[in-house]
Amino acid sequence: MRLEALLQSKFGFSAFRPGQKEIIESVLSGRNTVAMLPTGTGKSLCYQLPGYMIEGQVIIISPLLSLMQDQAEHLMMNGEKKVIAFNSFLTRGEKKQALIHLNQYKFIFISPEMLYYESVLSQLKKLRIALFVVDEAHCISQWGYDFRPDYLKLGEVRKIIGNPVTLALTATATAEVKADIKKSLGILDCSEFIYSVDRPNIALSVERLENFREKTERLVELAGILQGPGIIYFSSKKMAEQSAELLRDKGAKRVMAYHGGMDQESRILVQQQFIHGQLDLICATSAFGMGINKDNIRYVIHFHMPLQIESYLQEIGRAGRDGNQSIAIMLYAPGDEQLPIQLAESELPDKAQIDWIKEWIEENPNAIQNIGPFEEQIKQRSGLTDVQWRIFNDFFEKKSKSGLDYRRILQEMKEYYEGRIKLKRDSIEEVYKWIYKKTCRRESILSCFDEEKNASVPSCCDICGLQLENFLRNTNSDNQESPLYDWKNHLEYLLIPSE
DNA sequence: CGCGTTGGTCGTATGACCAACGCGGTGCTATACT
Repeated sequence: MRLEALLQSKFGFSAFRPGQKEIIESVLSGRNTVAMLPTGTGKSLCYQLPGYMIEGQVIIISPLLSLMQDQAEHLMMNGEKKVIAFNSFLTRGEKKQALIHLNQYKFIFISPEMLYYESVLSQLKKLRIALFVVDEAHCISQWGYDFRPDYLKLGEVRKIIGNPVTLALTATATAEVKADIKKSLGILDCSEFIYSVDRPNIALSVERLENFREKTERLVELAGILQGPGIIYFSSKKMAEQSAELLRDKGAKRVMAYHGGMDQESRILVQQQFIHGQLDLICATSAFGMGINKDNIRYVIHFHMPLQIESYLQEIGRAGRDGNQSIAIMLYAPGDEQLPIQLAESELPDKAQIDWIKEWIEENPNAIQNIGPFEEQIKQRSGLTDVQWRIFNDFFEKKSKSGLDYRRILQEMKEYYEGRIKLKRDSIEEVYKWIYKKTCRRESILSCFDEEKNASVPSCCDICGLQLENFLRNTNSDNQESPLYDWKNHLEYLLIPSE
């Protein structure tokens, strides 16, 4: 009862949503906890409420600045003053001040990168930490190995600051990812609260087409007839932009692109316009999604295949949060799997680059002690991208500390990368096989999460039978709000060869 | 890897053909400079 009373007085809710209470009780009893809750709201309550019941600070590790800002703001709107998003939006002076007065805050949002700074760690060590929260914890597994290595250091950080009670929150994690989370955080012995990842109101469909052109034509067609709002996912920024333009050319007025190459301001603008119903359609890369709280998205189309089933689930999971019928359509043409393979492989330094670095070290033996200052030189001459360099440097530094010979390190590195690439190829193949599956698509996705389809789903998937008509825009309504484009003229457009 | 784009060839008007080339995602931070 005490929990319910606090829920009412602090947050104004009269009842918990499924899962929340169990998770909160687990955390309050001092157990490390992994919680996998369906997408949508409700996860943040799992750390906010305990925060008010335990003495000390709540540290929340967040993957995105925008998420941090959002959540901090949200808490402040709710009357909480002792909140800080400790990130690069603060000036140097503000950071310094905040560090000195860290113990005056209740909720501290921070990125894995910032967390690892010595100045931050030494201050954190002095605190009495009530709860260590890892939000979107699948990032550990999904980003830690070859994109944001600081994600893999969370366990080390946790140890340094005295093994505080830890709560890992995510919406999608396979058994492997879950194991990864527990292992890297060092919480092998923990409580688990796992809820189904199934979203019965999202119909699943794969359309196999002959080639790129056919896919594009089908995309234009679908965007013209489907009930919006919708998201179309691409694995190329250029394609996302070109397609948004193409759809506008075909008459769709309220379409915008969204990708990581855009400046922060336009990204926020597009996102806000979409959330507030001023746009019907977003042509996006995987940059679009986390933190998007819009409950009436009716369809998600994939023009390119994602690199993992989980990413797919995350991306389509943005549809139908209101519980109404929605659809996810994957467009596939033979050869499409090459793009994700290429993306996965280009992420890590290749053998030739590692060999190049080996030669460079032979010519510059003094650099081994501290290779960091040579970053620009090495990057420029070996052709390593920023991400590749960081992954390389992280591995090199870690192994150097343990006193390994550089030749041995580079050899181990090659082997390690080879293993990573194999894993990535395997997960791409899983998506590929799923596309060619002849059995229920929901069933096979769920099986990746060790789940079974236990109820019959009315509009399940293209294999079980699906009426696309159920997802079309109501053409009778002369709704001036969203005249996406003139569907009747559409076929004629398609007959005109593109310029 | 395989797609689309680009630009050259042919040989005299337009477009068919082909080889060469480029492209391909996700975010944090600091520092020095304007």
